[in-house]
Amino acid sequence: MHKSLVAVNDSTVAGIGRLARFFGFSEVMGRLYGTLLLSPEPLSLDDLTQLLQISKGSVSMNMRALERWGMAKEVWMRGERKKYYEAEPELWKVIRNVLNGRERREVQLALQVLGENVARLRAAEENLSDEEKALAGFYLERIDDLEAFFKVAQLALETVLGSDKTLDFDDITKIDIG
Amino acid sequence: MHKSLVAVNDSTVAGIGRLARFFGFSEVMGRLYGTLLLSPEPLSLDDLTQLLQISKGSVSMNMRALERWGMAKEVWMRGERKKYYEAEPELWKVIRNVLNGRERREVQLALQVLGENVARLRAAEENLSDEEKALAGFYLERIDDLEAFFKVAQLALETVLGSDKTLDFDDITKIDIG
DNA sequence: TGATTCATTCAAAACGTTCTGAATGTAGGG
DNA sequence: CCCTACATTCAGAACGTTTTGAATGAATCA
Repeated sequence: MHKSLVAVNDSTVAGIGRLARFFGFSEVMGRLYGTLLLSPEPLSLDDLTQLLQISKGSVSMNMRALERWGMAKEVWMRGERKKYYEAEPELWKVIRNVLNGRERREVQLALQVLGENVARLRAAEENLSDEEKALAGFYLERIDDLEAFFKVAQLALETVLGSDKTLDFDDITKIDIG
Repeated sequence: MHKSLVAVNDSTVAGIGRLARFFGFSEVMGRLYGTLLLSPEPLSLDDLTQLLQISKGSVSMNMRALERWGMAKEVWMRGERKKYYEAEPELWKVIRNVLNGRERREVQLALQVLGENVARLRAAEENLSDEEKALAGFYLERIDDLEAFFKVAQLALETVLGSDKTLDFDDITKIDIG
């Protein structure tokens, strides 16, 4: 294999590993995904163990995580008993899965907590001293701000997730701010 | 202090701590920010040490991190020798700082790595065997996909960062996908 | 069925990250 | 100039997370 092809592979796989970490996944997951993405053929667990020089156990567990996120899928190779995987190459699908499974839950949880606290404050209102009422009012202001923010985030998420199409350059430039 | 006010404070601070962790910061940073956000008065390092029951050292270091991210700022209290902090309450400012300082760098780095690898492939092209040429072509396809994705991300970031206004509901609904 | 090949699991180890608290640094007041 | 009140630093401890590798499980083949 030519030196430069190896270098490109290494560098790209490392870069994707870094991105995975940045996005809150483990670096190994990213490297596995990157390795699969740059392989014209599906790879077995053993292939990955050997290519990335990590243990069998780690490959097995991280590949299952990748599968759960829809970032890789198993491929049946006829005549083979090994499991083979290939990367999901459509990045927008991957992003959509992540947004849908993780960011969405987090935003919903945040809104739920904030809503509960607003309810608690309203329920307690009449039993508060004047000083406490002032503080409760202050809390409400701040919590309202947080809620407003997360509702925008929720709407943005749902806008992206609601479309079954791919975002492209033209779409983004149509975002109209103020 | 009324029980429910304490409960609301605890719950909100914990929720913001969780979000901080989700966004790639330490949980303590989030709790400090949340505590300041729910305080009508600026708080000293000692106040925070006592309220969150964590060490002086941790408060000092995490508050400086919050300052660097523009999430809190020092407030001079006349007649006081202590340092007092207050939270930056404008969430869009906070988001903008984070997007500008962290996500932006990460996207740029990704694009740089990808660009370098495209260049390496083009430079090596003539020295490759037929089989290697095929693989190089495959790499180029995949790297192009990644580049396209990150260029969209970059544009989206710059669209949000370019505006000095606050995003609101109406703006988001104007996002036109496909 | 037994031998073989491969995948999965999980306890222990390795590792990285964050916290603590004592030591150190710094500035104001007397 | 020293004392006091505070902030900062940093080595070591504590903690959580990820990896390893041996044991186990499952499936195929002869």
